[in-house]
Amino acid sequence: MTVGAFSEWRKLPVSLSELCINTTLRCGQSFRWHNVPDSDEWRCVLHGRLLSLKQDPTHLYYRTYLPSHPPQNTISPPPPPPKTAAAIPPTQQKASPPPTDHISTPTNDDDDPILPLLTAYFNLPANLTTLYEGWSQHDANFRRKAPQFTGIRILRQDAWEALIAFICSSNNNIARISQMVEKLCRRYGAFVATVDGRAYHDFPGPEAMVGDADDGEEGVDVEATLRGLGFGYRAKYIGQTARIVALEREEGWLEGLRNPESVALGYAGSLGGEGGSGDAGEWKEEGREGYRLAHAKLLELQGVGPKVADCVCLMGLGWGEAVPVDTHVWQIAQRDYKFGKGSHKSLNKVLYDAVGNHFRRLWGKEAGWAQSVLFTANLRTFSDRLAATSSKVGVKVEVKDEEGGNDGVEVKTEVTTATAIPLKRAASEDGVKVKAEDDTDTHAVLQASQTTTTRRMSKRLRKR
DNA sequence: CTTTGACCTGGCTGG
DNA sequence: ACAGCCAGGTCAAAT
Repeated sequence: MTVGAFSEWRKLPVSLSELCINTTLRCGQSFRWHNVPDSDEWRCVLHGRLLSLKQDPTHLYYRTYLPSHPPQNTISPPPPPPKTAAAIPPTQQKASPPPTDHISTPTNDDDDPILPLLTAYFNLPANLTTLYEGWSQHDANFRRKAPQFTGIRILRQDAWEALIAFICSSNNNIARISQMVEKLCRRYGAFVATVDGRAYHDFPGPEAMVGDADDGEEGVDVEATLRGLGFGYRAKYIGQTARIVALEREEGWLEGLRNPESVALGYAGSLGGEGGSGDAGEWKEEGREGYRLAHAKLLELQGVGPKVADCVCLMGLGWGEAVPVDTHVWQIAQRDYKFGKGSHKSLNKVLYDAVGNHFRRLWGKEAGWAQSVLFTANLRTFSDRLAATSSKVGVKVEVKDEEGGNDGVEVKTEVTTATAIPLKRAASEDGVKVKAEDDTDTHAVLQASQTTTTRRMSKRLRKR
């Protein structure tokens, strides 16, 4: 078996407050990035290339995998042998950035096609620090939470990939969504490379998921195949949506719904802007025309409701004002922004729009970006950062009792162990990264922000 | 129109 | 260890 090799690392100056990949890549935007075990390296196939990323406080490091032979465009190769030899020398696998003499800074973009790709994917021209400042200025709740969740950017993902991934996300958890997307790529996506015993595939286009009724081969029915892969009822939605997009819509239909200020590749965005190439329309509280139109068109697809449509608008089509209102954002709206106190308790269409409008009014044109910060803060996987903070300051956390029966009764709970437990467990589970010394608080918080382990937390600590 | 259920599956949680 | 709950919703039928 022939193997390729990674290019040398290149680096790009980026601070952790402008981009934190360890948060951004696992906060439920993309479900495809793979954290190489026992390292801080992340890998994913983007536009047919296997990319590898890591980061330190001053730079983003990146490299690409170069196969020894051009990748075949065949579908679903035989599964790789369980333990293929590592394609890179083990000495290169450690966590911290490699020695400086192996890193080059690209001098011109011509010999480095990856840089523009990353610039677009991470929306790098947008100045996140400035955006955070703006949101903090207008919103005390954001100001309180954001310091523990810096560097969270909206990714500019492929719109089709975002569409399928978020159809998978309905009534589902992030761990399983990631598994499903991986299975989808393995079954329908082009094989790119096998590295360290793991096969990497590109995300398949809609035409690859249409199925072929003509040849009587078994497994050609997309819905049946996906059900076999554990997709549940989403299998039908994906099959139908792929068929609609591939057969009933003209070529480039989905891309055509994109924010014209956010061109597909090569950045021309308004966000930090070297001047947009198109006019995205007049700003309104309910969002610009183009966004409303894109949202409406997406709703015509199967398995796409308002929330999924907003995810695609925000992360796949460059509409920064799209605010997906899911259970988390609804919780946030109720808990921190006084929504749902009156007669209505459930999230209907009117309330869905009202929540979005409220956040657009509060946060402005990139409300969806701000939403993702608070959304992340509300995820179980990350909530210990808030627990650590509150106990550090020595506050008592008020917990509203949501269990049945005693409506309106507030139970006050003192959190006494927040700092000790989560961070100590981080140390033991990660082994390498965190030493259980008497870290200063800021040090501890930084490490918490860098750990990749998912920890469990008592229900008591979770609520807030 | 708004309001309910049903819907697949497996990770996560608590007793 | 092991049920039962729940997870970044959506659809369709019924009220």
